[in-house]
Amino acid sequence: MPPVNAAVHRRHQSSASQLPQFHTPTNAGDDDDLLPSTQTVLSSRFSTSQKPLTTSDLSLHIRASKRPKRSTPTTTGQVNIHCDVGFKPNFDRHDGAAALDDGEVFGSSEMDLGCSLDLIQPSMVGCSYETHDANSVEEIFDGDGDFYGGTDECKGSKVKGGYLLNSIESRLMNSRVDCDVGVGGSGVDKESSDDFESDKELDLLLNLHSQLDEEDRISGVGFGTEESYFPVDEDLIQCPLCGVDISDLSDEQRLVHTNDCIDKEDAQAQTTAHTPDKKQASGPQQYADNSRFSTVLKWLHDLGLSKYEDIFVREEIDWETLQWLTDEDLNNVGITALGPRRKITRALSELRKESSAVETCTNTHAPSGTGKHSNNGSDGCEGSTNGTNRTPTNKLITDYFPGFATNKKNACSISTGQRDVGKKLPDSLNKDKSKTAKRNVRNGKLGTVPVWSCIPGTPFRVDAFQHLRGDCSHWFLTHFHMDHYQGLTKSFRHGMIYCSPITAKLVNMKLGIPWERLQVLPLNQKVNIAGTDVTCFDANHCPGSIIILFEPPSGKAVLHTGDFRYCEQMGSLSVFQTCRIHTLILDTTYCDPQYDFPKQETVIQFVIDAIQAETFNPKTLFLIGCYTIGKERLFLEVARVLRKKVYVSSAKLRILKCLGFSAEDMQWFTVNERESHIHVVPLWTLASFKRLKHLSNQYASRFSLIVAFSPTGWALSKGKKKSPGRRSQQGTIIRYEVPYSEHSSFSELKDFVKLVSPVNIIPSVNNHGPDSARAMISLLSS
DNA sequence: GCGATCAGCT
DNA sequence: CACAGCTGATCGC
Repeated sequence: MPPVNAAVHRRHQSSASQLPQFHTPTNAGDDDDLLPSTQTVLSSRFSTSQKPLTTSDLSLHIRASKRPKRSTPTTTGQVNIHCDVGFKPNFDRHDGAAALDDGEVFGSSEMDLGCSLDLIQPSMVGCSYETHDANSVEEIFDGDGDFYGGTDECKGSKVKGGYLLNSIESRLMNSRVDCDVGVGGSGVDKESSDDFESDKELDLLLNLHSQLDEEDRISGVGFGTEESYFPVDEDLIQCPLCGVDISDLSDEQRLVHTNDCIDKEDAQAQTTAHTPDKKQASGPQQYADNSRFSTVLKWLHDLGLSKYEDIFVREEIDWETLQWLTDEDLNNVGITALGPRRKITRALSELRKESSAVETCTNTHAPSGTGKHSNNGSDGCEGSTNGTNRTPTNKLITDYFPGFATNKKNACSISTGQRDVGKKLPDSLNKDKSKTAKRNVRNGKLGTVPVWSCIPGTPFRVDAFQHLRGDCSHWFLTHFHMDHYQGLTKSFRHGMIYCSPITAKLVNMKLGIPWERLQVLPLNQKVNIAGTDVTCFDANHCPGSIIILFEPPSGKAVLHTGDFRYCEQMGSLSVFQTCRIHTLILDTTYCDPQYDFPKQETVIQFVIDAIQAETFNPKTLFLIGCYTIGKERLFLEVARVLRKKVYVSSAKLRILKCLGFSAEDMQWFTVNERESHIHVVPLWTLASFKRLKHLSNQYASRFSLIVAFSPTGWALSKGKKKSPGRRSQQGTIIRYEVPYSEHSSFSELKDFVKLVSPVNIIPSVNNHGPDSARAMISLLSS
């Protein structure tokens, strides 16, 4: 192992001939910490097409423990910092800080920057090193020594699996999921209030589609040709099922036509399928928006409750909305008499039983190029109901992202006094959309259940604790981040919570949810829950985060990514080879080409380099931001590679103990701040220079310089210079916003979608700008 | 007093 | 803008 300060020694030498030599990777799985070339940096770090290291070998390595073969250089010599994707070290400053130039746009062709560290002027060397009150940091961080105010003790964990401890690659490789491809229909597409509808995103998705189709398709499963999605002749509109030209028909007539075709196909399919009559199972078809209440009214009539028709129409309770009504909802909309309410809820209960057995195909396709879209209610119209032989259709981007541009109410929504929640508004009325959405989310009990939290064909909800309802008793939590568990409290009485072992531990520890309510799901192992096969995979997001595959009896598999960062090892999952994913509920946080940030390894290397460049100055305090959980890989790798402990608060340590790190990893954390000049702090601490200044004052006697790293994917967001390692400085405080992301980049999203080849995608995040005119036209025209 | 929720803020 | 929070105010029990 190298001496602790090997890096410092190296910096004062200069000899290209003494460049440290690394072993050439011998297999595809062993080159993950190579410094990738420009061409490969945005592909897999496990790619076998890595360019061999040439001139700019860095004398550090990532994941040393995983890579015993690589000789850790202890030699001295010129150290060229190879900064991929445009990290351009610029060490010619004279204030003791390792400045990093903004100027390099990542993705440029010249990546080997080869900057000699000899340029560094160790102006701070020789500064006295004074100790400081050990408690001050913790006091500053949260006032009581708790990182986030948590006080409960972690009971200790032997939990294995997940982020970091078991590397995702090994676990993914070991996946033994056996995924059965079933048959049948599923009512999938329910529109969310969080629709996905900006022009920009549309373009992205169009591009994404184009790109997908340019690539070799995997035996055609799940995809048609590009033409099938985007007909060359936009004026020619064909029925996606029978191929008849329906250009001259009105939108409504087209719907009727395609639905008729669907019915015919259904009738044929039912002669062979084991499924019962789909139409009966999930209710009559909706033929057009303006008649969508007719089935509900007929249903009411059959129940002898015609006198409530007005209420159902007024509250816009269509057939799908109906399925989700509770007794409370009925009361809210004005059906106050107990008898009728009971009659309705009983009938609904029967309906749900039938629906859970088989979902229906109600989708119809409006033509593209007309600016109008039909109800986009479901998924199954791409072909026959057996799910393998899909008829090429004029598939719309809106078909691919069902919530994209329809005006159909969210099937999961209910009609209450807040039924306008989430409805599409014209741009001019929609300026405050994000805030409105946030409010709605918080007002979960009455608000709309977002489509991304509903798993079609199952009675499951994912990350939907803000929308707790009596009609669901299976609640999945993908990971322990507040925006996903919000609404979950000790008083949770809505059934069972399913999550990973790490998440379960945190939920129990931090939220006080009793273990009786927690069902721990193993990774890479299929379990059956309420008739649906469920398999979890590491999401490579934060510790304990999972991607969940649902295989309902209908046969239409749903993959919910939660929050995830795609890495190519996910491609090794046998499940993606064997199981056809029908619906992909996708983390679209960075679904925009501007977010093409580098691999985590690259950013980690950047931080390591920057810290190393400054280690000559003992009066430098390094701060690394993190969340309650998340970003651990960054500071752990920094500690491991630099062989320096990092300081964490005691509360943070309690959390870290829950995350399944090995003892070897845990040794790099210390709660004694005197032991370290690299401190892990909450991310928001770094958000304002005011806070940093306060910190700086507290440490004035011990540190003369603060270098903070704020790891966030938004470091590359719109309006900011496209420069990884964005640097800002106030006095002796330097802050780098580094594009360390635990969400997938745009290109990774593309890769993932290509891999999964789903029939439908439901975005779980809509964080882009105001609704586009195009989407508005679609919304308002039907 | 406490938990839950929400607005405002970063 | 907002990843994923924090802080303080308010409300009901």
